Amino acid sequence: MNLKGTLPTLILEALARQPNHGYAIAQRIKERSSGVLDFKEGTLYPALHKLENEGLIESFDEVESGRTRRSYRITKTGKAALTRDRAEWMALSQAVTTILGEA
Amino acid sequence: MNLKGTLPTLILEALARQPNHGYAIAQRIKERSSGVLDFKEGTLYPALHKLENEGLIESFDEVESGRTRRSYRITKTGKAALTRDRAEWMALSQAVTTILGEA
DNA sequence: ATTCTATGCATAGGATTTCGAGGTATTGAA
DNA sequence: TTCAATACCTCGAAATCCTATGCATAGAAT
Repeated sequence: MNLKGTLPTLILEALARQPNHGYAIAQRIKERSSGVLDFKEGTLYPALHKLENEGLIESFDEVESGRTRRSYRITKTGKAALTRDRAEWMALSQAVTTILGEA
Repeated sequence: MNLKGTLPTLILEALARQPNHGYAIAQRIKERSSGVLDFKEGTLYPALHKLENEGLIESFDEVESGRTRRSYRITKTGKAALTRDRAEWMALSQAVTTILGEA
């Protein structure tokens, strides 16, 4: 399903809870939405790179069970962006829901 | 400000209420969302043409106060699409709101 | 031992949506 | 008669997302 531009916000939200690596972030979002939010890897990784480029998240290498994985944590700037994006989502989704929901 | 991908559904919803012309549809969406949703003309007209191409809406010329305007009405197929799109939106927005809303 | 599945990261090419900017024309009020 | 609002349209660029593809490792199944 199309995410309507919410992926960066969802990633920031996930990383605000705890630092994590890409694959796990995607799994988490899918699980927490009961499978409704399900985007592909070709969407995820470019989104992560863009957020890092913008300084909203930062990466570090983490070794777990012999494997090195690229993990991310949210930055101070990212936290501020999350707050803004969350408010924006609430306003926009409310507006659309109100219009579509009117009998 | 806008949520990508919601415009076709909003147009279908507007035309399900009553046939109308493009400019008025855009005004209506803006008004009913208290200005939150504001689609530009460069977005609106191509979207209308696409919906017509797909057979979800159909156009007819209407004359009012000496001016000829291109008006649209929703088709049977369009009504079915609206029902589907509405349900899909509800599921998506619910999922995102739940995730972003969890303290 | 080997094969399969899940994990994990990444890029390339294309489709779709939106915006900004520009163009044309009519109506009614200042 | 000039100007704002209405009304329609197209083009180019940017952003988002998908499909497809590639690479590599870990653990389970055969």
